[in-house]
Parts: sequence; structure tokens; C-alpha cells
Amino acid sequence: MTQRSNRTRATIEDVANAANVSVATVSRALRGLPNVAPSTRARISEVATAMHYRADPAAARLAAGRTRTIVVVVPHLAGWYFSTVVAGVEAVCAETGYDCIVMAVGTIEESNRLLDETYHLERRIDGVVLVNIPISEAQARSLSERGVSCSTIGVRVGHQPNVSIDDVTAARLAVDHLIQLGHRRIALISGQVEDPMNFEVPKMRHRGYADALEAGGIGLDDALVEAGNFGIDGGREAMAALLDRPSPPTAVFAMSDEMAFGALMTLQERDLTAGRDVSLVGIDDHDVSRVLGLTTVRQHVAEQGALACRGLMAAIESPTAQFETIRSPVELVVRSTTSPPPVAIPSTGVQTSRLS
Amino acid sequence: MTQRSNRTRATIEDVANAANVSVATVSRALRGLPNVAPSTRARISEVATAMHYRADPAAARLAAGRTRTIVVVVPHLAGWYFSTVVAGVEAVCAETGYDCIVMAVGTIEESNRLLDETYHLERRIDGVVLVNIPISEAQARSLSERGVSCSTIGVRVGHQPNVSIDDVTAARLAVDHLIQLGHRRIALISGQVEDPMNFEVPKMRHRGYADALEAGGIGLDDALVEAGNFGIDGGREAMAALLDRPSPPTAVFAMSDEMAFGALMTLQERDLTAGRDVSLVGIDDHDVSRVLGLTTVRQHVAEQGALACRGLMAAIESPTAQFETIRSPVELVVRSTTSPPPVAIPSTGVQTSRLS
DNA sequence: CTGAAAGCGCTAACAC
DNA sequence: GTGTTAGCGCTTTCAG
Repeated sequence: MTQRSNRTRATIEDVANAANVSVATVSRALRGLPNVAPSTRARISEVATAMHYRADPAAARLAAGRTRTIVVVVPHLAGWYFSTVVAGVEAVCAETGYDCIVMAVGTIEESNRLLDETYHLERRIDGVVLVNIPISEAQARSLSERGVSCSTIGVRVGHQPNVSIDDVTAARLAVDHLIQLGHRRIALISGQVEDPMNFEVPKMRHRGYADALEAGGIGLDDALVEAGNFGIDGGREAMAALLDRPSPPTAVFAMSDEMAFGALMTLQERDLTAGRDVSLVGIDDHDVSRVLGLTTVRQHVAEQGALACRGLMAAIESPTAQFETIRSPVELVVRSTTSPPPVAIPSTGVQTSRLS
Repeated sequence: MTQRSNRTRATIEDVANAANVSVATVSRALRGLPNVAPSTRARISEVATAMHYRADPAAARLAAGRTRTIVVVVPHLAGWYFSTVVAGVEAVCAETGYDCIVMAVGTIEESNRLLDETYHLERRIDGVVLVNIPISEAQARSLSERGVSCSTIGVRVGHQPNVSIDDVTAARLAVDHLIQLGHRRIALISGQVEDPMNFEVPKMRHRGYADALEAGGIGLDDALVEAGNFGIDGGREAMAALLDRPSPPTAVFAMSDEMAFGALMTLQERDLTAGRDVSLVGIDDHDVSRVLGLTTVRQHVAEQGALACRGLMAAIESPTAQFETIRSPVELVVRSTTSPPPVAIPSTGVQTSRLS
């Protein structure tokens, strides 16, 4: 008797013995491969479930070369945007039976190390979804040469699966809204100027801002652009700098809701009210934006993660396939931080505040 | 010549040949095991790096039985609290070279399925960190019988590594603050009444609330307790219900910042100002709390994740070890949503609002 | 439709 | 200190 049932996990051999077939047949049967008699298959799967048998992942990976594991790479895990993307990715993984590893690469150096030394990834994962991680064509090639499929959110590379919003349009939506309200001095709180992560995203949003102004017949003014680094503190400082200008803006467009939150803090500190003294619009529709009444351009972040993950799975199935980029929709959500500019008293030149 | 360098990843054998040693020696050398001559070790690691050699994880796992992979289980991935915990866990994994799989179990059923059918986990991961996931002694035993170590955040089980805050104290901190300001009608926005996830956490925080009131000589009033389900919408509805009471509270303690955010929305909708008309305090110190000026009890969430992960790693090293629970500190952060109760005009019985 | 057998690439005794 | 060898548990030709 091969009865080694002393607390050890059942192996494929145990199942084979119990079902009176060979291990090969068990393997085929359980993986749904053809050439197994229905009756045999039924018996095997019955025995297998009774024994709580599951193929040892390591053994299966070693033999088959596929890991059924992907990794999702993000700049940080804790922010609203990235954690929401990860949630979307994980949901699809759970559904498809993939393991979902997370990796945070805080700096461009870390990210490049990961993407250059792709042999770290080889045979370890089937694919990777890159969330706003800059990747060169060479790096993408290096990945696929090592059998690692790749899907991106944000910047596109090659013909890999990709999902992104139209950042130019998103920004235009925001700034057009401001212009329609009557604003002319519209500031921009941008991502980073030095782009440490080399995002395309801030560039495109900047373009949307510029396009909108141009279309509105408003000249660009460098004094109305401040970097906010996509964080609350950055937004706060940027807004402070903007308000300290000789002629401050009546409205500001922040490239992300979190930066807009920071801007809101500055406004409060100065006893200014958003939507009355200064208008403010962001991008994202962060969970908390509705609490703050922030006007913003909504994007569907979890869905983007899910779509990117499905794309990755498709790429894993057919590594040579070409993929079209998927455009995720955006929409303006008007709340209370935007309104027409405060009425000036142009002819007299007397400022409201001096009237008292 | 065993020159099979045609795009195939280098194996341990390739390294062995190149370094003129046996595979066993390569294995020892590269893993820092003893009994390798320093010179040999140096040569091997040189050759190995030159060849970009990395042990195939699947093969290593199969042979050694250890996966160097853990999973972190959370109710959802996208919330502030959980994503911040995951960030802490991931950071430690990155540092120690573990792969960090994430799993979201939205319901108690899912979570129990995972913990009951532990054979799913066996040989797949070395350990699991459970973030506010209820686990029974039996489930914990079942895990360890299958060689899966376990570390928890929140509820403790057995002598597994655990980190948690003192929830009773956290709640007391919040409510004592309110009492010291002079409030007597202090409401509670609780987690869930039916506890679908069976958290200890809301129970303990409820106790802290009750303790504080008792210590302040204030009687409990069931009409001042509403469930908010730990979400923004829940908090919003709870606050609305509270304000609709015949005699509404002058202050409310929400068990989490997100519920407090929802409460804030309700206040705004009714043109009430937090910190003037009603005082409000939460627990967490969510990223956005400072933007809203929310008084809260801060906890250090990422650190909790990191500590729990280190605990897990220790448990993996020595599976039979007993661990003391780690208490993560909390602190009251006073901002602008709390202040003394609005002055009543008790003797006349005339309400302030009628004076106009 | 099923079985035998040869690996997958590594680790861990055990010899030397 | 170093090499030999027997697996780890599965997948996958190749026969039959």
C-alpha cells in the first residue's frame, strides 16, 4: 500500500493510484485536456476533490514553464489612484486564478533596474502590468524575449496591451469648464517639472491646458504654472506660490485631485473659499472629492486596472498578438469648487477689499 | 561543449561548468551556506553575475519546499487603511526578497473559504498576513499544520505574531477629548451592528466610547448610536439619522475617518459647520483628514503592516515560536472639527436661532 | 484513450 | 571543502 497519508499533501501519484490510472491521465483529466474518456475524467476529478488534491504550483511551473502569476508594478501602493488600480487588477486575477504579486518602485532608478534586469523576472512570472511606469522599447523587447508579457496603463509601448485616458481631453474638459465660467487667469498645478518618473501624463495634461487656453483666446503665462508633484503637500505649496503672485489667478486647474486637496488647504489657511474667491478643478474623482465638493474630471480607475489585466492575460495567451490601446472614458463632474470669477469693479480700479 | 547559450536562461549547471565546480558547490556558494572556500565562492559569484544567473524560483521551491512568497489578505484593496497596510507589508517583502501576493476577500464567506480550504495555500506560500480578517483557532491550526505561517493585524489568534492598536484606548482618547470640551450628548457612528466581518475592532471602540462616557458621568443613550459600515456613505447616513433625532448630539465620534468624512458631508448639506455647530472626531488620521481639518486619533498604519510582515518572517523562520502582540501607538490629533458645544441659553429656553 | 519514462532546475544528504 | 546522486511533483513526448 502506498498509504503515505500521514499529514502529507496528496500528490498526483496518490490520485492516480486511487483512481487506478496513470499520473499522465490524471494530469490530462484535471487540466481539461482532450483524450480522456468522460467516465475516466469524472472518476478522477471525484477522487481528486475527495483527496483535496491540488497540483503543486512549483512542480507544475517547473515542468510546464508557466507560473500563472503576474506582477503589478506601481510607483507607490498607498495612494488612492494606484491602490484603486491594483484593486482592479487583483479582481481579474482572482477571477482567472492567477496569483497577483505587487511591487512598488518608488524611483525611476528602481523601475529601470527592474526593467533592465529582466532576467529577475524570467520564469518567475508570466507577465507584468505596468501602472504609469516609463518603459522603453528596448526594455519591452527584453521582457518579451524572456517570455514575460507586458501590459501598461498610461504610456503605451509597442503593441502591448494598454489602457489610458485621453489626458489632453481630460485637461481640456477641466479648463474649458473654467473658461466657460468666465475665467481668464487660469493657473495650472502641474505634476513635476523635472519629471523624475518621466511621465507622459503631465505632459499631455499640460497640453490640454494650453490647448484650452488657446482655444479660448487666452495667452499662456508661465507665472501661472506651478509644480505640485501629484501630492497633497505639493498642491498646497503650489497654490500658495500662485496666490503670492502679483496678479493671482481666479481659477486653478490641478492635474490631480490630491494636488487639488492641497490647494484647498492653502485656500482655507488664507480664509479664501473655493468656488467663491478662487475656482478649483482637479482630475480623478478621488473617493473624498465629493466630500470636499471638488469639481473634477472623473476617470474610472479600477476599471482601467481590470482592463489592463485582461489585456495582459490575452497577451500571455498569444504573445505575438498586437493590441490596440483602450481608451478609458472621462467626464466632468461639476461640484462646488467652481463658479464664475468674483465680480471685479473694472472702471473705477478700486479693489473690493478697500471699500470697507 | 555544453554550450546551449541560445537565448536560454543560464542554469546552475552552466554556472558550475563555467566555474569548474559542481552544481552543489554553486548552490552552496550562492546561498551563502558554509563550507565553501572563500576563493571558490568569489569565483562562482563572479561567474554567476556575469551570466546573469538566478536560481529558477520554481525549481528552488520544488526542491527546498520553501516558496519565499507570502500573501497579504485584506477585505478590500482600495481603501486608505488597507492599501496603506499593504504598502507597509510590501516594503518589508521587497527588503527581504519575498514575493508579496495580494488577495482581497470582500465577504466573510470568501475569507472563510480561504482559511478553511487551506490546502489551497499549502506549498504555494510560506505565510500569510491577515489584515482585519477574522480567523478561528481551528483555522489557524489548520494553516500551521499545512506549513503556512500566519501573522495578523487586528484580532489576535493563538500565539501568532500580531500587531494592533489598543482600540479601547483609541476610542477613549477621542471621546474624552469631546467630554473635556464640555460635550454631554456625544453620539457614536459605529462600524456595523450586524458585524458581517465579525470584527473585534468595532466592539472594542464601542467599549472605549462607553467607558469614556461612564467615566465622565454620562449615561449611555442608544438613540445616539448609528452604524456607518466604515464607509463614507455609511457615515453620511448615520450623521443624518443622528441629526434627525428629537434631541441631536452636540458631538459625534466616528470609528473611522472615512465615516467622519461622510458625516462632514451631511453637515455641509444642512449648512452646519463642524467644530462650531457640531463637533466631530474620527480614528485613523487618513491622508485627507488634515485637508478637512478633522480632529482624529492617529494610528500608524504602514508601520503596522511592516511590523506584521516582519513578525511573519520571524514565524516562518521558527514556526513553533510564540509571539507577544505588538501594540502600535495612537495619538489624539486636534484640528478644527472639535470645539466646546454651542452655548445654549438654558434659563430662558429661547433658542439662539429664534433671536433674530 | 491511456501509460511509461524522460526531464524541468534545483536542493540536500551523503560520500570523499 | 567539494562532488555525486537521489529526489521534489508535475508535464509532456512517444508508444501502444
